[in-house]
Amino acid sequence: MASSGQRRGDETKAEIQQVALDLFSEQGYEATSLREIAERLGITKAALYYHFKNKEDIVRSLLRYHLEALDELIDWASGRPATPELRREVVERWMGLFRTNGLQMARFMIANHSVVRDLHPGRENLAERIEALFSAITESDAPPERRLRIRMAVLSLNFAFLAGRGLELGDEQVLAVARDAADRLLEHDEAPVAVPTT
Amino acid sequence: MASSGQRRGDETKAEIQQVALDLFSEQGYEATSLREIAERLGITKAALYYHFKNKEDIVRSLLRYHLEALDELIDWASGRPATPELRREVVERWMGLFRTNGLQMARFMIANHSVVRDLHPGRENLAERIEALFSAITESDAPPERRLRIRMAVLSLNFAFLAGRGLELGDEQVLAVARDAADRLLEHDEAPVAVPTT
DNA sequence: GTCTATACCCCGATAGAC
DNA sequence: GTCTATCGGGGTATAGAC
Repeated sequence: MASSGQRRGDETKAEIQQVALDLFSEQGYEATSLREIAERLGITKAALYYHFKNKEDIVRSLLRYHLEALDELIDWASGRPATPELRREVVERWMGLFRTNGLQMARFMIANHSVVRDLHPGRENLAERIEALFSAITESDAPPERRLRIRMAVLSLNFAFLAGRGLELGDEQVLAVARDAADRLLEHDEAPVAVPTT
Repeated sequence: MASSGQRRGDETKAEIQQVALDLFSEQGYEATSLREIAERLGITKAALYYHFKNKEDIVRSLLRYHLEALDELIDWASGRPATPELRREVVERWMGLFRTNGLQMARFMIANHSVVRDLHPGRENLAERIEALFSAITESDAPPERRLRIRMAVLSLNFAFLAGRGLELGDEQVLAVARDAADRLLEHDEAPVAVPTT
């Protein structure tokens, strides 16, 4: 081990991503320095800049795959009418998206949501995409309160992971509670539990 | 204006707190530098160190009053049995606590939750207190899923503010949605909607 | 008691040698 | 593909002007 002169290009890049994901998830993006990442790999700070444009670019690379999957979900949802069924299905697929790409990604995104959200506007902007997803599943005349409830329903998975820190819960259990919470949030407008007719 | 030599001690301290709260809420704690705070007030970075031990100490001072109020809530709740009524009342008081101390504080705490949460252990640790509050309102034999739901219910106000960013919603409207979400989360275990008796 | 000047070390980032 | 050297700016600390 240690620095035996040169290394093997692509492997180093993947190793950087893995170490970065670990450290960012544990300590947070700002609290993790490039030197820390480099030292774990036995290279110097400057070497990181051969593989990535800058620190933020590492985050972008971590998110890339997830964002592509999100784009597909938006496209899929955009082609359909904003019905209760669509909303439930989107919540389900939103959760599936995190399950596929690894739930560590969900933890990472929560722990660093302000960083993740404000990645340079453009192709890789997460906030705008989530906004597009919300739009696709919300009726255009929905009042703000309803919009908020729908947002909370979709984000309930992320909220559950945030609130569940330190609890002895497996990923699937958190997922189950999140799904239940989302259903209850959506119920509010969809299924008039007991219509008092006023 | 500009630096007219000395200023008036206590006033400067309050001004620092106000500017810091504004900037931390807008841009986040890490993204805000001490020089930025100092420049807005026409003083130097070093002057901040006369009024506060360090950057973190500014955050601590911002949270102090809120934490005292939280302590009172914990004391109040700890003396009572963990009933459904207690849980609802605690959710209500939790929200009242933010309303009293200014809802900007709720935004600040959300925007910087990882910083706020990990303030040096000790008298001013927020995470431990919230944990104590959860304990006080949860039956000691509650399974982890139930614990998670109760946590989510209490934190639904903060979640609502997070999810509601950019929506045209007044504070009271967000509060109303949050309260409704909390009720639904608590409903799960309290009111057996339809007992299948199995 | 209130604040400025100055210096320290670590951070992210760049240039250029090997 | 990686290193050394260096840069401006970040938080921190202290000496001392007023």
